[in-house]
Amino acid sequence: MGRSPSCPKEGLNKGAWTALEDKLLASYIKAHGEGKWSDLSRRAGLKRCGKSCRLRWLNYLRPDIKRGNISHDEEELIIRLHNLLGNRLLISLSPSFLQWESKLRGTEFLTAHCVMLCRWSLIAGRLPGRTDNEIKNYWNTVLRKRAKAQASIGTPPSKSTHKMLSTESGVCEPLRSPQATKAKIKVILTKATRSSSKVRIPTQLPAAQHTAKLRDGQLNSTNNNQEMSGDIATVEAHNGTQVLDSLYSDGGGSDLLNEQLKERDVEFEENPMQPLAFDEAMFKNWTVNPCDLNGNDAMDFDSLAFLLETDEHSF
DNA sequence: AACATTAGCAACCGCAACGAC
DNA sequence: CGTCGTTGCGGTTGCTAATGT
Repeated sequence: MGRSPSCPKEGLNKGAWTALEDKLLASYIKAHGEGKWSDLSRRAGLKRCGKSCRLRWLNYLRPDIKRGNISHDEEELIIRLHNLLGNRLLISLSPSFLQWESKLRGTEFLTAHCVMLCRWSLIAGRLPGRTDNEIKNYWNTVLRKRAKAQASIGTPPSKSTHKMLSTESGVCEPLRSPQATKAKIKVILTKATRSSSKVRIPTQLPAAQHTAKLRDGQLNSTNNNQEMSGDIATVEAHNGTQVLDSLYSDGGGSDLLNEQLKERDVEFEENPMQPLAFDEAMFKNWTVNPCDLNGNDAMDFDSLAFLLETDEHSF
């Protein structure tokens, strides 16, 4: 069974839009407005799937689209916003959970669960006339390259560049703070998730046999959400997005986070290899208050505005 | 001038959230 | 409450123009 595809493969045009198609779409939307895209494409006489029409309108045909060179101011804003919202969103999980997962992984000391989530749409929203696609392309072609080039020169990392950048391998190699260098750190990138930024935490420990399999390496446990059985707790983050800067950054307000984490994780960090008893209290702490988002770990956008103001954002 | 390589960008794809029924 | 269609998002692909050899 399964849902019928929203964009049937047959009978529809694909690829570059023609001037005629553009005209048809633009004039139809001008007359009737946006929305109901699949229906719209049919009524406009376009042999395009609704998604394609929507994309074409939003990224190209919309009258308020500003096309052409990204100005210096815009570029600076993109960099700042990417620093704030970009590729290295870290969700801090309960230390209990992290200890438990670290234990499963053997010697690895897992200090944070990293969720790849770059909010191109949010960034674009701050740049009138620019689309998320345009910002994304600009970042991927121009700015990322520039950042890479600067990194290869070997310039000492500034406060802002001394933050985690995603690597080609897909594994975040967080730059380490003095606290973090004590033990091997591996931060796992999960698949990008959508903007609602609900953090999903398993509320039950895996079954015993499952745990054993994980320990024996029979299961790849990089994504605990999918592979652990049990209910899922959902935590809605502030303002739709829970933003924590790199836990290992030395810059600006991240020190604040480091302090908080150091305080919470201090026992474990001092002796990361010690046997970890996942006792009832830890389990309770984890399940009842998985991320402590309302507590000290949480930072809202007001707090992060501070980061933007203090960050040197030199790429 | 011809071919190869690179860069930039439009469009596609898959997934997840949301809302109507 | 579950199903299904719609919408929105971000990563990826592939085409084309520009540049290099």
